[in-house]
Amino acid sequence: MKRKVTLKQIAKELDVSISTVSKALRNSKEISEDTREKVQAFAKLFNYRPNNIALSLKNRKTKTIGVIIPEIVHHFFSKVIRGIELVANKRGYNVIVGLSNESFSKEVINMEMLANGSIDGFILSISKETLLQQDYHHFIETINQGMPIVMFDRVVNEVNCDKVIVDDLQGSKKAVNKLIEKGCKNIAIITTKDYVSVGKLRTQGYLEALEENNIKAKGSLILKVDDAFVSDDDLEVLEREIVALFESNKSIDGVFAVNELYAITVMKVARKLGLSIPEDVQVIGFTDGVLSKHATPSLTTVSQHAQEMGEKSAELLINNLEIEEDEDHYQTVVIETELIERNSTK
Amino acid sequence: MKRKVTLKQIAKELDVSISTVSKALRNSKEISEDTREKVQAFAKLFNYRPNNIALSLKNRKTKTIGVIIPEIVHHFFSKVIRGIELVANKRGYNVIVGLSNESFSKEVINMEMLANGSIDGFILSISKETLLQQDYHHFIETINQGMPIVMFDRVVNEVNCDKVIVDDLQGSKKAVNKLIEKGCKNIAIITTKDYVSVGKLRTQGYLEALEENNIKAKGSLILKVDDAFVSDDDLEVLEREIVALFESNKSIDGVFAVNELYAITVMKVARKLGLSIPEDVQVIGFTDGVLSKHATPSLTTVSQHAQEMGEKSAELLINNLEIEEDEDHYQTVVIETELIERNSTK
DNA sequence: AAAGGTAGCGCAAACGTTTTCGTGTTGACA
DNA sequence: TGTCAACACGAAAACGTTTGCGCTACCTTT
Repeated sequence: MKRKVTLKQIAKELDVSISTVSKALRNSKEISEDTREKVQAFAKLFNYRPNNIALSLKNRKTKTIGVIIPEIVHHFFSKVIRGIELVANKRGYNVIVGLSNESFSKEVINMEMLANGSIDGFILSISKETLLQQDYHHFIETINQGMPIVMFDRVVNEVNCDKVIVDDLQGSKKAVNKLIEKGCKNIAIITTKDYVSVGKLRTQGYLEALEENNIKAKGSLILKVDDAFVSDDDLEVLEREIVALFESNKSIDGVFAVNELYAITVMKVARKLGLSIPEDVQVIGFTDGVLSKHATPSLTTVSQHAQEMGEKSAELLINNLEIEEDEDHYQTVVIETELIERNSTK
Repeated sequence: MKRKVTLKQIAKELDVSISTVSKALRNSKEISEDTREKVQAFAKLFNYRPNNIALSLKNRKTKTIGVIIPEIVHHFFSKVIRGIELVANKRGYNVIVGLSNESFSKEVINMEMLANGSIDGFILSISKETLLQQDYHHFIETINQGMPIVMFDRVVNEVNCDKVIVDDLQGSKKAVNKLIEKGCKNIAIITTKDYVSVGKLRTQGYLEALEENNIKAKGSLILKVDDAFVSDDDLEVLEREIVALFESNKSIDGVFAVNELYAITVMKVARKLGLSIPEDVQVIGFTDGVLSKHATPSLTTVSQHAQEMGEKSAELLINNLEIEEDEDHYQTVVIETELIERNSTK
């Protein structure tokens, strides 16, 4: 087992000074060709690689990005990470991942763990609990300490930083417009409680689309699910609520669901109730995940271009890190949505 | 914007030495109560936190784990990461993620990037290309430099290290036995080419289960898919092959698929061919992902306990890191599989 | 031969810690 | 008053780099 070799060891071995070794390796012309070759040969032989930690300490930058997300077992978030990783790696950065698990305290702890020198900047999406408590001091303090943050998807006005969001409003309008265009007259929406900003926006898009088409929104067609009670493992509550929705609104012929799990649950329930898709009821979801693609029938959905969000976030952050002219001029990038038509609509 | 405060700054401000500050903060009784309180108050006021990089350099350990996986947009891998993150965080470690994207060179580059001081050890699953080329020198060199590695799921005998694997053989035997028990007489398998070790093992389990039940295996019932041609986005090739399988073997009444995508594709194709599930054909998959749970009918499947694999891997690695008595005594932990019965079997 | 130039190398500081080993001051005691 | 211990603190090294500057030969020039 040969441990990693350092400059000091090379210097000792070759009976020169550390600085000479360093310079030789970086091809400084201060050093004679003789010594340069000798040092480089030795270094190659022992597979010398500069120690990243020492470099980080010296340069006061780690070339590492911290990413905090609420959950990783989730198609959207993992795809964002893939995007971040892609451009981060291309630009010589590493990615260190922290999971908040939708909890405020874990978010805070994770950030504190990373903020003390481990990383150069954050990319994050806010946890639900934090959104609920509306306590954003940890973000603001981090920024005040000179560490840049890029927020994606779940963002918040109270924090002044770069943001990458999906155009939820237009996205859901596209979806609802499509349903209307396909002949739906009674369109229901399955959405979340309003404190989830994206849920709120998608609901708003639904309402606007209806209004622009001179369709009167009916409160009974709006199902706001409290997803504190809906886990991935226990969809019974959700199913019951959807059954109730259909039974008290027999005329529903279109459903817009704000995520794909809700959407395929709608399809499942509808089928149980003897309704066929898309003939009797057309369904559109949000988020183009694996479920949408492989459901039967496959699900028409609004794609958020998650990977692109990740890429864009990483670009924003790294640009911010590398271009010193920090003008406090934060931008908000809006990623366009795309309606992917499959077989759950006519 | 107040930058992070250092020991030096506190020392200067309070007109004491750096060592005094350091000792005061660590409650050394070398320091008088007076100064201790003064220093601690000041530190609290300015929210002093020790610089992780400096500590890493000094202690020659980073308290960070490097994880290299082939793909993150994948239920199994993301669940493993969740497991790793869970125990890593609990034990004060960070997790830094690298994606090989199933490519040998990206795997090597990623490892080199992290091996130079950034992390204390690796947890990884080998990329397909690496498995194909059978070039494992980067793993071996890393280990020789004193950096421990834990491999999970896709492991290889040529590398001597801790391993966490799923009992693929028993898992698929369980599945096939279940099909037999449920009355299937002609059981097909959809598997991968043999260079994917888990595919090979699962095929072997299928064969053994048949043999133990005195059923003669038929080559025509074994479909080895070349997944170089099957991407997530293009399943047409796969579908055609499955159609051909069914058409040339009309008597198929059970299918074991080595992953959930193959399994739900089987169900889709079967339905198209007018076969109903589970009445005409029963299907069992491998990997308990989101597709299995939410497919219609929901899929009976072999769960690999991905999160547990992650947790176990992290425990092995951290134990290895913290217990110095490194006896080169590597272990291979086998995670039991579990058959989750749902509606694709009778 | 004296003056100046240059090639080739080493010293030391700096990044932010922790920790060992002094060192000076005080007080107690003989 | 002299000795010694205890107390409170500081200096310095170490982790592994990079880099500006200084120093010593030697070489060129006049």
